[in-house]
Amino acid sequence: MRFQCALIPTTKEESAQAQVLSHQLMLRSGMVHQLASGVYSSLPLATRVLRNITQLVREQMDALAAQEVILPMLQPLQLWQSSDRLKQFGPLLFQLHDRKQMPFCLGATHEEVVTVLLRDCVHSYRQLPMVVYQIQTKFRDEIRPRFGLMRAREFLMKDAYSFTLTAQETQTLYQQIREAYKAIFANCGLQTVVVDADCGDMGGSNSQEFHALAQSGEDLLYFCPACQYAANQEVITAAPPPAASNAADNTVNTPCPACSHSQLKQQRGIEVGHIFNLGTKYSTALQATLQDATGQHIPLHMGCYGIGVSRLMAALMQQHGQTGRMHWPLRVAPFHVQLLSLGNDTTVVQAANDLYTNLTRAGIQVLYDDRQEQAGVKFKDADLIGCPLRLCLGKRSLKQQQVELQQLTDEQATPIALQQAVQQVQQRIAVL
RNA sequence: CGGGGUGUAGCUCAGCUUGGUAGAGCGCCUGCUUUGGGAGCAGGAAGUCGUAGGUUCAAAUCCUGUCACCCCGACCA
Repeated sequence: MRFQCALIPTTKEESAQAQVLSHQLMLRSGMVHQLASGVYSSLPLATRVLRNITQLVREQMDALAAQEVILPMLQPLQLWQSSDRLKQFGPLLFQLHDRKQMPFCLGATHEEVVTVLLRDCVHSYRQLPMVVYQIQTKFRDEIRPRFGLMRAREFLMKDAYSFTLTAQETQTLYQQIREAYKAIFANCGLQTVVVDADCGDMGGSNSQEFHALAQSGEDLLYFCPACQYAANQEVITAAPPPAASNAADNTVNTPCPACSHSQLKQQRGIEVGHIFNLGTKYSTALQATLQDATGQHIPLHMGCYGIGVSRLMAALMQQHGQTGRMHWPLRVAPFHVQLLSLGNDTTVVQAANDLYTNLTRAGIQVLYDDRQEQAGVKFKDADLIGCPLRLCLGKRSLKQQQVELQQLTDEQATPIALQQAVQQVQQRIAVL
């Protein structure tokens, strides 16, 4: 992509709207544009990152033989009455009416819809277990949207639903999907921890959350240094107030509920995923039953599994960014390489054009900064955008038939032969 | 919904206390000079001062209502 005509409105100054690093970075690097509170347009850079993340999601889900579907965003409100969730969930729903005054809502989550789908379309227990998933925009009229994409009213979510005949099978799938989720986050380059969590309005017997540890996280988490225990504050009955923590090592004097160790470690996290064992709550309410081998009518056992895709992107920026600087992990990066032509000397421009063509032909994703800008401007924008590799071509290096290659993890760029640039970049990409 | 804050040019903001009819920096357009970490000079375009009403000869400025956005709490992926 050529920068000159790209929709990448970077800004030199910080936005007055954003207080949090990820939000500030995505505004300054021209990734998103705010339309209303908690409502954002995703510009080309963000769209590419989201596409990469969802690709990694699909890889893992498809490996589990989960089937991708697209469920309606427009849902009859009646459905939420049937599952008896309208009372708790109602205020969170964006509600609307069709021309006949039939009440609808925009999809905030899809348990009802998917349960009805399976009820109507799966007719034998022999078709189970079945896992379906989708990657789609969700709508929630949050009490307080904030921090950009961290808590938006319209956001991209991946939600999966599993259906089995027995609780045991659901438990097995739950474990498998938990492992798949760990792999997804790891592949994205996001460091996460798994903690026990509250089921909330979703219902069900047990649930766990995936958190990206970050100071700006909205959740308070507790970890036992002596055993595996890890939980969200909301499920710890005698959770101490946040202020009770010892600032030096973040420990609190609360016995571990699991092993009775006398202290717990306290950290903040961003919830990027949440998995639930739903039991038969929805299948019972919506009559999704099947006959088992003995002829008995059994309500299906369900699990549901969410990943906040757009929030995940924000969490990545929180973990891999600094003020004015981002460093994308290769697999989610908007481009592999940012190529900067320095100076407007015609020979440089020509050489950079050629290099861009060659890189692109080799299948390398390149953001080519072909603007007639000062070198400093291009460097600063490249820092903001954070492609893992950077190529700089100026008069100086061109004289030696060279171009400078820098991996953002390296302090300095190294000159390489212009002729070998494509090959060298490919090698770097291979090991990243 | 409670508490706090902000709305003036594309962006960041000054002007408001003490009313007299709109400013700066950055960005944008034109020209010349520059050109390896956000350039210089000259010229130019751009704002019904969030919005509605009120006070006044006169309102960005004072008063009242209202809307939007941000931050703190409850909610969530």
